[in-house]
Amino acid sequence: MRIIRPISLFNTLSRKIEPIIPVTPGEVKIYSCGPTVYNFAHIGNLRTFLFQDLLKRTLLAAGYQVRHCMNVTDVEDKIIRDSQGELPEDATNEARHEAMKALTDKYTVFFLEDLDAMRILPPSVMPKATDHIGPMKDLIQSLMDKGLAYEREGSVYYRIAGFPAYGCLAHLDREGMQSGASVDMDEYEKDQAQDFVLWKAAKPFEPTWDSPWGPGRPGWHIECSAMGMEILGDRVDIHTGGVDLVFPHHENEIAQSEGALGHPWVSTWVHGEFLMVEGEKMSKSLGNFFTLRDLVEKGFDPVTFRYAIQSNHYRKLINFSFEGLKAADHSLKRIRAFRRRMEEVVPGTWEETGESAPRLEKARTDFWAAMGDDLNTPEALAAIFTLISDLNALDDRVALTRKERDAVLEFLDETDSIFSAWPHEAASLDAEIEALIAARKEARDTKNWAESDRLRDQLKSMGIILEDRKDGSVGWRKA
RNA sequence: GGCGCCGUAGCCAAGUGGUAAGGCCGCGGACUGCAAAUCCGCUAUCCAUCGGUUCGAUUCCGAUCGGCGCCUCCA
Repeated sequence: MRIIRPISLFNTLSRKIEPIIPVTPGEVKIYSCGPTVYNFAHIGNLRTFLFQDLLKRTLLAAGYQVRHCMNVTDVEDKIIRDSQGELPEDATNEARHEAMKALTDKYTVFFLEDLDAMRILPPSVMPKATDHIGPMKDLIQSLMDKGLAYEREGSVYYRIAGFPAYGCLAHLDREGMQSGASVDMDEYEKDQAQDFVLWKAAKPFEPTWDSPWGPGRPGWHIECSAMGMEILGDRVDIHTGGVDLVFPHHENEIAQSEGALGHPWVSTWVHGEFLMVEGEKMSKSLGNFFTLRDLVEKGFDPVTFRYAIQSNHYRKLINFSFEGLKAADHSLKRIRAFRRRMEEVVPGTWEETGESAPRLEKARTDFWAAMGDDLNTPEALAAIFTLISDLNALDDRVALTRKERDAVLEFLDETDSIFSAWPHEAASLDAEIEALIAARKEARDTKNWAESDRLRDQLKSMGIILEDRKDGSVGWRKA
């Protein structure tokens, strides 16, 4: 029988940590707000996707099946702004759609490359908004039929007043919203300033779709409700996104979906915190952002970035720094070195001391208690590091047996299925390097230190670092 | 104005009503032909400040100071 470990998460709706109890036992349905593909994602954006991957991998490792839907927003104000500039004023609607698609296809590819580089598992389904305009129009129509939406001059708006629960996610009341700083007063045709747009009437020089309300395009919020319900159904277990989406995006999704369904749609809303730079929110307008490519240019592995992010709790603000990345790199090396030590072939056989098993069991228990408690990664990692210290010291005193090492490796694999940062590394080298290592060993055996050091330096310049061991054997690793 | 979050060693960071996990850096040591790498050991009488509750508070309550977020662009 498959073991399913309990996982609890902080639910923005209740502001409490609650156990995840999927509607379909054993299978968790997750909807994640994905990227708007008009530019490279910056590492602040990527933190959110890393958090979603952490959640998904934790559920998988805990024994659940996961059906994960992440949308790609490929029609939106900034996309239109950046894609239509080259077109003549009299361009056809078809040409405008093509220009928009060219831009979004390009950045979708870059986005997928980023996910891959950070070892983020691909979503089960990745719907593009422009492929689901039909269901969006249907949902809007259904809301109009229920009196929750109204048409004005070719646009359709959601009637907040008709949905009493509005504000439940962001914990805002109507009065709080009214004193908000930036209600768009240009939208004079709306019944209430807070009513939000479901369908935007066509404006000049924009790509449009036909609709019962005339040509136009969907509002931003409707795509997630429509695609989420179409792909995952009427009951979704977990919906994720960055904290900034709590209001208005997710609040509006609730109004749309639950307004149409007449019952709760999402059980648990989970939000990841921001990445800061020098104490300020990372954003394109401030110019204080980095892309994953920037980090790679500075010599950092995307997986190091992954680890740096995941070694902090997902609901805590992180102040990004290259010093922090370097520290992450060093602590990652410690885990990887331990893994190599456990993988080493140990000659001979001897009795087990029986001391490693209880430590390993404690580490596993502590690890899962931490992960199950709202993905407490700092504490989960502490369990791993404690095990590493304990077993290194134990192995120094009395060498662990093959069986003990294998049990430890199983735990490292289990935890790596979540963190994806300390995998087994295949020990294969090309013949030239093998020959250099052999030549250097021979020089060393004959105490030809000058030649030995020269070969060692040569290998180093080729990215291979040698490790001389106590028993006279020579190990290596990539720089 | 409304709704929230945060302040723990040089840096990052977890945590609990009963007396401070873990990582990085640093220092000392082991190993080594020398290195590198690795390993071992050490490193907060104290958890922003001031009060209160309590047998006991870093942990609960209140106030103060400081930092931050959201209140219809936003991961």
